[in-house]
Amino acid sequence: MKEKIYNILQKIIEEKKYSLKGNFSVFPSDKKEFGDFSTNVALRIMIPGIQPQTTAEEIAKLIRQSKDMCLFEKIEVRNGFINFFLKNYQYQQIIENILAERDKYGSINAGKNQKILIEFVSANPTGPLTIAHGRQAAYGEALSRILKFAGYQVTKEYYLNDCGRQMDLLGESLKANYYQIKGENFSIPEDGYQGGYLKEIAKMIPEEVNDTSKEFWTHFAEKEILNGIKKDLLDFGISFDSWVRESSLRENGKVEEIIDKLKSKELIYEKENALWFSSTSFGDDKDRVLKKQDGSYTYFAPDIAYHYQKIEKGYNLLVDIWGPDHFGYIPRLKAALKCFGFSEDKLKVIIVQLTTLYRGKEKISMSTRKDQFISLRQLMDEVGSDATKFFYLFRKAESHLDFDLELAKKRTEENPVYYIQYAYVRASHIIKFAQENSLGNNNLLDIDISVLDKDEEKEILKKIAFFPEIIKQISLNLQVSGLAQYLLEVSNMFHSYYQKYRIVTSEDKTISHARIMLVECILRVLSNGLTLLGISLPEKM
RNA sequence: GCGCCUGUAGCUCAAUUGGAUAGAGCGAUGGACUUCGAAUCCAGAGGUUGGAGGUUCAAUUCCUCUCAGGCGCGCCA
Repeated sequence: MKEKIYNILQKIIEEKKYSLKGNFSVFPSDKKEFGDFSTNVALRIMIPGIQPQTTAEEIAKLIRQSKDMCLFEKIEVRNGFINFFLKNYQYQQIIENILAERDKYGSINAGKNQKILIEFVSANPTGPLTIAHGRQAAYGEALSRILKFAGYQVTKEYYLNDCGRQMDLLGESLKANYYQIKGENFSIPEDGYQGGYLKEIAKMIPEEVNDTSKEFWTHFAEKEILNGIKKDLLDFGISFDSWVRESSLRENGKVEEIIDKLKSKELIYEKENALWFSSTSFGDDKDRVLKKQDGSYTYFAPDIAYHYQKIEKGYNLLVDIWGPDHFGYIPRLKAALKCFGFSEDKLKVIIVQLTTLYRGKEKISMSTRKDQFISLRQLMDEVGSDATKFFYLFRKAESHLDFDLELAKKRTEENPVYYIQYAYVRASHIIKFAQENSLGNNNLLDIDISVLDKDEEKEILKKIAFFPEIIKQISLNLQVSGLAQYLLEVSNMFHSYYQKYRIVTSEDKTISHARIMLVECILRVLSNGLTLLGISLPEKM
């Protein structure tokens, strides 16, 4: 419908040879006295000496005289905006669409089957997942589902940094824990990992250790921690299509390959016994070391190879979801892609801001290396997966999130997620009740939608018709929070409507049938939306 | 010092990406269950959008300056 109106206006602009300043838009009206759709065309047309209001009147007049007018009840002009009021039968169309598309309702083909790779979490296997990872996980999973729904081919990937100094420290820390348990005087390295989880892992090591190589300790710790991470993700409802190990890139020569490629482009030089990449030529603030003085690679070197490989695999868009501590890393990675001739838009980095936990007023400061932290596991156990995810997703990714544990625990029943789930449960029970009273399961063709003439009913129909538009917006701006906000609004409208009007009644079957259809549509939007967010659909509460 | 994020109702956050009278929840006040689930609903209260300029028909949104908080600025990852 939006497109139809847009085309009608476009045609008029061409005929009248109006010159536009920027683009005009057609959007659903935010108030009912503004009709169903509004446009700002007149405000964008520049005619010296003529008020936008006059231009708007003229355009409105042209449409009123055309055959397109059959779509509209009326067209009004206010403040330079042109407001379109649709005829009733458009509502019928909305209901037919939703009931026909079922669990596909809302899906669109914005992606045209393009391939997107979303890399997220990618936590180092040096400790349990933190609440920061949890937010990234919830975000990445929801974004993946939404983009899939928007017509993209999506792959979810976890990049595992299983090499480097941090892994060495992990091994040494485990070794120290092991010998401490045996009563020997062995201290954990200064920058080592102090977490109690290493003590637990140390206890799992068999009595006699024959292999005391550095690799033994590292591998043992990594394996156990990774198992824990996988279990946390599974229980949180997050899954990955693919896992890529940093070590595999090193072993199969991908890192050397990429350095050779850079060398042939003359973007590599040697200074102070190290190899440098001239990333400044591509917008970075300083050049970066790829190979250190001691001959080992920095984190950056294999990461270039990794991202290069992603593009080689044919992905049209790479999305990386990172914590804010990696912010400064963006320019250098983009520089690397640019130097190979790829557009920097090929990579979109979403920075998911930190979550700060509070217990009441008290801020909980956390560090993986010290034993001071609340893990994602603890958070899930305390607050529940659904509520945790919703808290994470309800606000924009780039906003800092204050998560008060006491509050989240104490007021679980007042949490927005339960509000939405309750709307879902309530709607599904109404449908069930209707069926038990032989009022459900009607043939759509027998339903007279025009009896849905209450303002609330029209507003709800407009709202749920907007669902595909929400998906489209998110596919463009990658702001998952928009869906959570939207579902809350739908729930709110439904709860009010329910309170005001009786839905299942044997007094007037025509009205009852139509309202049951409406509730089924609401139910469909809620269930599709919650599923996209990774939140469960309870039978009862 | 440089870069980025944030600043909106007492608190936590929105605002269709430049649109019409800036909206929700929590908290506080008053009200609504003999009927489809009251984990709900209804009503009014609450604002100089941190501050000052600028761009234009229109600024919470864009630009400049400024104040406050957070994060980053490794041959760590």
